[in-house]
Amino acid sequence: MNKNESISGLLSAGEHNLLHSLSVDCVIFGFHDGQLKVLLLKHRHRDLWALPGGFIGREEETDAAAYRVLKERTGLDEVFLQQFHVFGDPGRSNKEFHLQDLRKDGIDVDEDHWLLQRFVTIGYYALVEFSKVTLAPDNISEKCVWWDIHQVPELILDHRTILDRALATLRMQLNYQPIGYNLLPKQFTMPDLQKLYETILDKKLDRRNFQRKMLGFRILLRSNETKKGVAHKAPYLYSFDLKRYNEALNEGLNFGW
Amino acid sequence: MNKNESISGLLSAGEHNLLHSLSVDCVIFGFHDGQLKVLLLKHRHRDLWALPGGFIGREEETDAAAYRVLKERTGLDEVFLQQFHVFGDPGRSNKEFHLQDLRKDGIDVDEDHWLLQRFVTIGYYALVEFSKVTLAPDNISEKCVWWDIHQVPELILDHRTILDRALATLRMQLNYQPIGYNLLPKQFTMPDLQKLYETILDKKLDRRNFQRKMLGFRILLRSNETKKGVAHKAPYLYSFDLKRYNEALNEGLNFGW
DNA sequence: ACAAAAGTGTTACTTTTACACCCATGA
DNA sequence: TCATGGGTGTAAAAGTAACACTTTTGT
Repeated sequence: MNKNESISGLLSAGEHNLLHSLSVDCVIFGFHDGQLKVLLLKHRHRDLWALPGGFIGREEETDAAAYRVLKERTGLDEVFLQQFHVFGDPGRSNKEFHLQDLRKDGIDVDEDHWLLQRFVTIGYYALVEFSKVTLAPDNISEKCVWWDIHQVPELILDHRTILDRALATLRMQLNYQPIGYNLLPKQFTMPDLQKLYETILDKKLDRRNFQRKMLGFRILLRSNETKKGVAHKAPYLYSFDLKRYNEALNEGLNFGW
Repeated sequence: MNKNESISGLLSAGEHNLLHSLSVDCVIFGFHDGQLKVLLLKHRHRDLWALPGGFIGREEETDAAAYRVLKERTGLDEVFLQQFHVFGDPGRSNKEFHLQDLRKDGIDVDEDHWLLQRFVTIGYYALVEFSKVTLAPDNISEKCVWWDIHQVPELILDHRTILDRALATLRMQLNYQPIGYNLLPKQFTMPDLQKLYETILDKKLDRRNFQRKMLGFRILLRSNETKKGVAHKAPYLYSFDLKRYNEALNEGLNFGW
């Protein structure tokens, strides 16, 4: 199926199969080479990029729609995925913008077609293990690429706002939730974990204090093995104690009152 | 306009003027008599209660819709109001439930009427100053009443879940945001503020430590006046330093990393 | 043997907790 | 004058921050 067939199919099938005026957009974070990355789709006509997003089936749970999008782009399920904000400004979608694109596709639609109406979108953010991801663009995009969070190109519509808010939420959650499972491989070293935190927070942390604090959460299991083949003292390998990790996810880490 | 005219009007006007499949529900908290209260509407036919909610205009911002609901029920604007979660389970609304109600109203609608379709709802929670509120039920409800959070009656659909989640969010936010402006009168005493925290958290706090911590946030202004007419030592009156209060709202209070 | 990076420990400082005494007011 | 509740202080405990030395490994 080529792009135009996909779009035409969506336009007609969506009339009855999809919720109108509500969509999901996913900010998918990965971690690689000491960089926090985000997954973006190249627009088919414009020199602009977009967050992976999608529509919601008439009888589909909103979370399920977000999982579906995530799975389609990355091949992954069972990842951390959480809604973080609804973007409900009526000006956020832009009828003219979509009309131009459709004209370039050679598709003619009515001014009041459902696709052109105002859409409220639910923002989700996901944390995924970079090495496990198999990228796949959606039907209407040119390609699907990881971008360093510091080098994000120009995005369509309000996607930049959505991305910024996701990042702010992620940084916030670091304060009271454990992070790392789903972003790191099964086994990792303490410096790996620290780098992840430093990357998300964009801030250097003290190695020794970081270790103590992390171990204090009691969500880590230290293996007897060490990382091999490094030109200096080999760090221990850790994994998450999933039972405790999930407890910490539910109960929070640093509660104040 | 009586209830039936209201409902009929909604049914037809909503066809074009409202977003379908998306609504807002508001958990409106107030504080009075040392109790945390929530505003509920009595169902017109059933021995059940509901959160104040509403539909979203075709070109209305979602936040504006929530503000509108809040204003209509309480007479207030300029209050703290924040979205906290989207409830997107397709099973959350119940076609049969609404159909029964409409039959009792003597209104006949088609099975596929927009009002009967699945609705995703955005949960908002508000903090309001109890004494300033003028209660007004909506067009389709019998009455509008404050309920102690510990005595909440049975609610329709998934409104209990929404309420619980709002309360959990509020408790969470106490950890990193100042709370009190919008829930307390302009001037209040330290014991008043403490009682508010204790009520929200459902937990006793140490008087002296509470005071020190609160003052440490530097969001309070102490007046030279004291509360009059109390049968013991008169407590000082405080007000919020709005500039600092708002800074604290934006930046957070207890940041961890 | 050396450079690079990891492991570990100690001390000062800050924050939190627990607790006690004095003071002002209306009854 | 006394009971009630509010203002304030202090010492111990816990947690955080800053910092240094030793260990391991590949080159």
